[in-house]
Amino acid sequence: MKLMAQQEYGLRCLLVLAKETDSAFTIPLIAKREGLSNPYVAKLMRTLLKGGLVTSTRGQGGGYRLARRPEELNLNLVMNILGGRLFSETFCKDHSGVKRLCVHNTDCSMRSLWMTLDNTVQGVLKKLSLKSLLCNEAQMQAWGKAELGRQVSQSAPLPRST
Amino acid sequence: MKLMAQQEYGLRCLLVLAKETDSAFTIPLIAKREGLSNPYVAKLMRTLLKGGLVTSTRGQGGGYRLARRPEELNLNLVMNILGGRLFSETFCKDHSGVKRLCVHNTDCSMRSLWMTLDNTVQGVLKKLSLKSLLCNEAQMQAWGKAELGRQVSQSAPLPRST
DNA sequence: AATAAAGTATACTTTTATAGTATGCAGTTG
DNA sequence: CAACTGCATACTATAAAAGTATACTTTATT
Repeated sequence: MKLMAQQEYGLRCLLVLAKETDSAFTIPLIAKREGLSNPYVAKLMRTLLKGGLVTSTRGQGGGYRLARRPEELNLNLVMNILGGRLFSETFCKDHSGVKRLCVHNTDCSMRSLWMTLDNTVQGVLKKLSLKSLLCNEAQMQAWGKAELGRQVSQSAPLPRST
Repeated sequence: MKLMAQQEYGLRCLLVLAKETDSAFTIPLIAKREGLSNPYVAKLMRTLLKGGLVTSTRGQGGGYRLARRPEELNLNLVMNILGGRLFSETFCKDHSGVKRLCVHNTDCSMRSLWMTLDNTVQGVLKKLSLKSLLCNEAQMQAWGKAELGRQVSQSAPLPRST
């Protein structure tokens, strides 16, 4: 349960583009700005291209641009393309232990828990766009605190134990 | 950004103990119930023991028990012991690319984003205990929906872009 | 046309974290 | 002492991720 390097670096590459939507950015330029190697940026950009987040033009004067305006690129979408979900559809199948089928297959409170966690993360990300990240750390932090503050202010009643 | 096998399996072992706090459970018994191998359960239980979540007694009639009552064992604590955080303290150091120091070291809106995500997950987990999971899937799902419903009902104002 | 600047595509290698196993030791109880 | 239990350590394998290498295609410019 850790963020992946691709999520961090991929998002950073996108932010380079978001900061200056008028120009196209070449691979070496992005690599320079973010302190990454050219081949690695090339790989990341291909992932972003396939995901439809950026467009590319070849040849002299070419490079990458955002496929849409920064405020139209939702962070939930971005993160899903870069790093997948906390809880995937194949999770239960992949965690059946030595059995073919998980012993809790038919009724599993943990499955609901994982889905809730996943949904919660997605919920936060859905509220933000690339544009949201074009601010300084203090501003983003303030938003996070306000967001979290709201969340703990009241609680849903606990699930009824059996 | 995926749940780890240890989180799934470790929590399941804990739930075995939580369902019947009067008896001690041996490794083979837990393994049988959850469809896991004995050595693997042994490893998991050692992690849980070191984390102070369970107690053990050796010899005939021995086995594992919860260190506290199910309602006193917070899921945030459990998950931290089993699988660590989404965003760790060494994250920025570990993602500096080809540089020694990340180019955004001094001011990074993404760092705040990751911390917010991490805090959000922890916030949900803090509201739950092992006892909370002693229910069926539908009940847990209902809780998750109520919880999420609250969260999306209103939003903090967006961070001010620069 | 020729050249150079760009991205494209695929496959490969390396690294690291995780998962899971094996083996022998040490308490406890009867 | 014998049987049952967990303890400790080290090891191996696997898989996923990270990152690299190489050769190719397209476009613009001259």
